[in-house]
Amino acid sequence: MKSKESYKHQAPLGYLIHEVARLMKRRFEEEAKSHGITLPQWRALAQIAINERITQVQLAAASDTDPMTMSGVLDRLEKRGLIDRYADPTDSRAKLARLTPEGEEIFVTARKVGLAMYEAALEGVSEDDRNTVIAVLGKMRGNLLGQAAELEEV
Amino acid sequence: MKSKESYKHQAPLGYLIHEVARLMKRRFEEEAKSHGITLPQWRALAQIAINERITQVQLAAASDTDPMTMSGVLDRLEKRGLIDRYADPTDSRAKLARLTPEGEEIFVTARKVGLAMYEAALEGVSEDDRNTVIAVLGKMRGNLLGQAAELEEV
DNA sequence: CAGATTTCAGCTAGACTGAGATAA
DNA sequence: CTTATCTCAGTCGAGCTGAAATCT
Repeated sequence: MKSKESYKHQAPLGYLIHEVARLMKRRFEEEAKSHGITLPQWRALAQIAINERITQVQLAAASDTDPMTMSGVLDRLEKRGLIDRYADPTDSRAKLARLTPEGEEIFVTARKVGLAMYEAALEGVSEDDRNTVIAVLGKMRGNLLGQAAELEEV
Repeated sequence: MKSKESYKHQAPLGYLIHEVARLMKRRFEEEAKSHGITLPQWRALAQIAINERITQVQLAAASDTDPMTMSGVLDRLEKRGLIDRYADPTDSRAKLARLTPEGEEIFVTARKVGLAMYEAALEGVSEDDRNTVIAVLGKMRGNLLGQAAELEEV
């Protein structure tokens, strides 16, 4: 608490992060909507595209949700013909998912839109500042994960 | 593409922001759950606490949602006795909301938890770096808002 | 046997749309 | 008359829980 300036920095960082995250989410949702899918569906699509052989349990973990919810998301993606589910040849309990050609097409578009949006959002920000932000957010993530782990140990 | 290291810096900022925002949201949700409320309810509670005379339309805008959704959120808050709705004396169409003593109590707790969480998340981050992050995120918010405005002009 | 994977059934809060009542 | 505020009704995707079937 050295100067009046410090007051301005007490809460706004939390709000800012949420607001920026929300704005980006909004932009993605608008884009997703024009393809007839939702944001969770888009995320699942991206995970499937990146990981060839991924089970629904792993997909759920990657999307920070639970297997039952992911099952519903995949149901809708499959119904729209964007993915294809098939039994894991090495474990017949598990099902794997892969993109259909149409799903692949939407994923490629999504990736372009996403990269363009990040670049536009970062317009006018220097390379050094970007790196600082990445470092700080990485540190914050570590702190938050560490705390979550502590809570579970109790 | 100079080294394998560069791969790590292509997209991560977007992911990082989402992940940090999500982790903070999770922590808040856990806390809110122990009070029997949800995160949107908590946000509405905070807005009501900060703004004495606020209509539901304004509340919806502040929480980045629509009036109908806010109506439902306030229904649940009122049913749990955390807020109190009454007609605006200067406009009998509008309803204003205010905290009950129990609502006030939860708000005070929420505020403490929130500040403690931000401080914990920022542990080990220098004052300079915090300021840089705040500046960059502010810039990003401006960029994103500017783009959204452009889209609406079409 | 225990443990993992998916799905069924049911519930809830939230997001959204359209329409209506009421008042500015 | 037009506009603003709230609410009713209905639909939807999502998150969650408990339970079951199937397989490792």
